[in-house]
Amino acid sequence: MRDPRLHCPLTVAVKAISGKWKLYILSMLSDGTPKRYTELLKSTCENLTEKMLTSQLRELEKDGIITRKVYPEVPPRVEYMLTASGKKLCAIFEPLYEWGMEYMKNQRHEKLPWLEMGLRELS
Amino acid sequence: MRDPRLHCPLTVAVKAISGKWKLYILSMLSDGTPKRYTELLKSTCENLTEKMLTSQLRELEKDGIITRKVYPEVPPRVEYMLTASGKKLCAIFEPLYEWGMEYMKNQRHEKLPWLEMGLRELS
DNA sequence: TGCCTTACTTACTTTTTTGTAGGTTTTGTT
DNA sequence: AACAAAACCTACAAAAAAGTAAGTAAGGCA
Repeated sequence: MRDPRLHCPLTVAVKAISGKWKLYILSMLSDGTPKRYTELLKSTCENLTEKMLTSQLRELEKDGIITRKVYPEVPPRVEYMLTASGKKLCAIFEPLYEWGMEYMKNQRHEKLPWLEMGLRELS
Repeated sequence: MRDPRLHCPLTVAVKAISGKWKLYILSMLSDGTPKRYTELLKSTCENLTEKMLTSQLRELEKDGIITRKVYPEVPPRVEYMLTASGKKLCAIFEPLYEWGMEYMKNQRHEKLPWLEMGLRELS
């Protein structure tokens, strides 16, 4: 028997967005204006490496979520932007984002370090 | 600087559902009736191991998505069901599922083995 | 000629996630 | 006394994802 998850649209959708940097990339592109490689690379305070950026971009492209446009110049210029499918995807994020807000509110209670916990118990 | 993704509700939400068996578990529980451990373990044709089932259940529980109820019997009986938060989450899956359907339609074209590809080109 | 820029590769290591194959507990039944 | 059933747990191994540190191409400019 084959893996039914390969045929589940939901699983497939979740997989398409669950690379470590994909949501970041999508958030950068979601304003509609195309972004260059270096622009994506540098717009985060975190350690997004070239290897990771490239691999995540490739996967998003293969999945039809973003497009890659190469300008024949030297030094090269490459711009990335959302496809129609990618835009639809981003629109869907809204309710998930809302759920995440609630989630974070609730999780907070369990994750406090012991000092804060103690102080809270006093009030 | 701290990792902003830890503070992004969307990232956090996606993380909460991206374990290998979580969507399967949620789909099993989404009809509202509680499910036992073995029931979850056996309702798939795939190789869901006890270790994996347990770890995924624990994570979903920790994330407030499901509840775990132990009945003090021998042999033990443990039932899992969705929390209110889990139900909300499942409701959100609808549009993602729809997107996944579209995605699969489009991906098909790129993933066909060469034989089918060739045949399609003839028509 | 040698250096600069951008957008990448590639080989290798580390970390994280899954898988495998065992063992444990607690009563009831044979 | 031995065995069964359900829901686990544990140590170790394999696989997948991510990180590190280098190298590459191509034309413009000093």
